Amino acid sequence: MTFSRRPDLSKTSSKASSRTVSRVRPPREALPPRPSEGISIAGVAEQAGVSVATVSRVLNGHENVRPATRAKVLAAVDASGYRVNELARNLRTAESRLLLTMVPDVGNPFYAEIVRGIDSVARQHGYFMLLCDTGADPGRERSYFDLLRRRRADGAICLDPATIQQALGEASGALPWVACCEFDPAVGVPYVGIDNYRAAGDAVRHLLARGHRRIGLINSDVGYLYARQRQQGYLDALREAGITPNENWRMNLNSLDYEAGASAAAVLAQQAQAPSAIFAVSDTLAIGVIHGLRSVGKRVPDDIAVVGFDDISLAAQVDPPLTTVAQPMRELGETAARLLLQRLANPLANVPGVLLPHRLVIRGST
Amino acid sequence: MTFSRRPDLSKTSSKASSRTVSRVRPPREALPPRPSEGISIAGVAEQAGVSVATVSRVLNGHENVRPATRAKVLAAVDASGYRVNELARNLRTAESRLLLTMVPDVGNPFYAEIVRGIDSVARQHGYFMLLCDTGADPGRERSYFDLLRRRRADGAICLDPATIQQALGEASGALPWVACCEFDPAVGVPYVGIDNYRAAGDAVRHLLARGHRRIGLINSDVGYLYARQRQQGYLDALREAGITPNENWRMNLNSLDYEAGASAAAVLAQQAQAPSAIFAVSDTLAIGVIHGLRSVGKRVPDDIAVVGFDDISLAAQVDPPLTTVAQPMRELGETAARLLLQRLANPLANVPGVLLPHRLVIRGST
DNA sequence: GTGAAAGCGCTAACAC
DNA sequence: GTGTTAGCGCTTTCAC
Repeated sequence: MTFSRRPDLSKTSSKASSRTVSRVRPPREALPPRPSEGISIAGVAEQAGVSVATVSRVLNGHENVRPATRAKVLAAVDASGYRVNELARNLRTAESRLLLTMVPDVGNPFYAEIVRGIDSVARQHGYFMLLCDTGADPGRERSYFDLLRRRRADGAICLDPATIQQALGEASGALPWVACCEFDPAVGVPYVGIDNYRAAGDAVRHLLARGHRRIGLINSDVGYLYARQRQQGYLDALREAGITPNENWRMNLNSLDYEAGASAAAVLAQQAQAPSAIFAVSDTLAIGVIHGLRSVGKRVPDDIAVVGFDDISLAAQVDPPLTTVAQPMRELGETAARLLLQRLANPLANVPGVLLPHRLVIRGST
Repeated sequence: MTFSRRPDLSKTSSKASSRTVSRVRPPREALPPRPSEGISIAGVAEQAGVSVATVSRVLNGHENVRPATRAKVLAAVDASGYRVNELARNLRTAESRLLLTMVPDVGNPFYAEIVRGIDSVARQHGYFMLLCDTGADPGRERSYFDLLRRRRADGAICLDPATIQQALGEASGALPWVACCEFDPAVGVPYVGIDNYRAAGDAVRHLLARGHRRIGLINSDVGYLYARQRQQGYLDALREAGITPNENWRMNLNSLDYEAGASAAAVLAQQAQAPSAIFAVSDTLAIGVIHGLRSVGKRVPDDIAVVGFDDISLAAQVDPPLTTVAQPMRELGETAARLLLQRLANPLANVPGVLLPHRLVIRGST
């Protein structure tokens, strides 16, 4: 196999098994003497007066079982309240039927709809989706990919830029995962997302059309590809309009929280020569921006116009309603899930990268 | 065992295996010929020149292994890139080390912080948390509890009122789960939450102290205990102040979405005799209410004051900032996780119900 | 159409 | 300290 040559960091950790989760199991506190609760397939077989093989066939919907036999088995199943032990089944079939979805922050509403899209497709195909909040913590990110290596999940969909960057660096290319929203086309990992460059350009061109020439950018960390792409879209759109971008109107944040947007906006607006419009690369940021502007006495859009990105459901509810670049969130999730399923079904086929269309939604904030 | 006597509904479903997920496995589409990829513990043992038992001991951090031997094993592990197959381990130990968390809607920010609390405690104890969005869909709710019955998870924390109601009805009392936020003290399921009756009373008393006497209530479905408790708190607080509650100022919604709050508020505000204050039982609703009021030309708080419930991070960001009843979200999650872990460690001990303190946060909306 | 038996990869007695 | 071995509960040849 082609997994990482350097399975984990435990060698370098001093304390015995404090951080070595990926190789040495954490000591379990007083293992309960779990009585082998529940009936097994053998019990059902006995009750039904057939062999375990027959029970298994019925359970798995095989055709070659006489109806009368099938009925006997089903009756025994109902009578005993038997539930298949999937741990055993999965060991035997070497699949867990679990899909991981890694997001940097479940609290960011942008991810909720994407997650729903993934979940619905997964469910349709007999998989459960396991949602993981990486919290942008490298340790957690790593541990989730380890879930894959240790066969607790069959595949993963990653929405966390930080995780993706890291994952691309390591030899995780052989792992069954796909990237969603954040990705690098140059690497061989299947992905789905939007054209961030064009989308950002569209936002800026909208502002230009409204007569703005002093346009600020509140971006996230340019370590992320989407941040670089949106920034480039912003810069190029300005230059195409004959405007030289002003460095003082550009900020890079390491958070997408409302608060981060609010304080950044306050800084931007209180400069001597303040921008007349602000493009924030996320709706959460933009909503914070509106709040921040108001807190320093600026009116939106009269004093300063604001454009966001994502079109979360909240965007239409704030005051003023937010102009924003809509991403097809549900479709992004659905597509990501389908790509992953495709890759799982055929590990060799090279799954394509997919770009979905975005849309500018004009509301009251511009 | 004492699971449900009526394991599932498959008997009553007409189509062969369409809805019989809980007993008959969905047909898998073209099972990939998974080559037994990866090295097993036997391979490591061979490479290290020891027995599988020794490898297992090293992997599980047992003490009785000579340092030299341990080093040999660790070297073989690193060289081979071996990862333990948890499917096998879990089958053997009869535990999955997975905890389920069921929420009705991952998009509702109220749950995000609770989920983080759960996750952090779970993680500290060597468990992974699996987040499930029930979407208030009975089929999905049921399928998640089935995950427990089928041993794919060791325990569950349920935040979905609808699921809890249903779960209490069925004979799922023997399953290892706890209720969080929504619960019924009368039933024997461990729970953690707040005193909804007092909290709602506090909100209303705050409005009364501000001089309001026409106070409306935007509630969710009274099928939920928390909704009934908050309603009762609202009613009693009014009566204690000598006010006869006006039925026209009370609405019950079957959604907590922003939109639902917005349209309800519009209805309430446009009555002949409109309330001068509105208490909404969730911040998402309250934020929608503010938007809805504005859309019909009402100013907050000048024309109508608004109080929410939960204190999600967004509450401080909207305009005007929302007065609300803060729930200790992180602690709710942490406590729920601890209760579950406790129950898992000792299935017989009767785990208590826990009530955590709430707090009224006064901001600009009142 | 049904049963017997092998074995998935691991842990934990039990020997030595 | 270390090795041998018996399962955990299931699916799946291979016989019959």
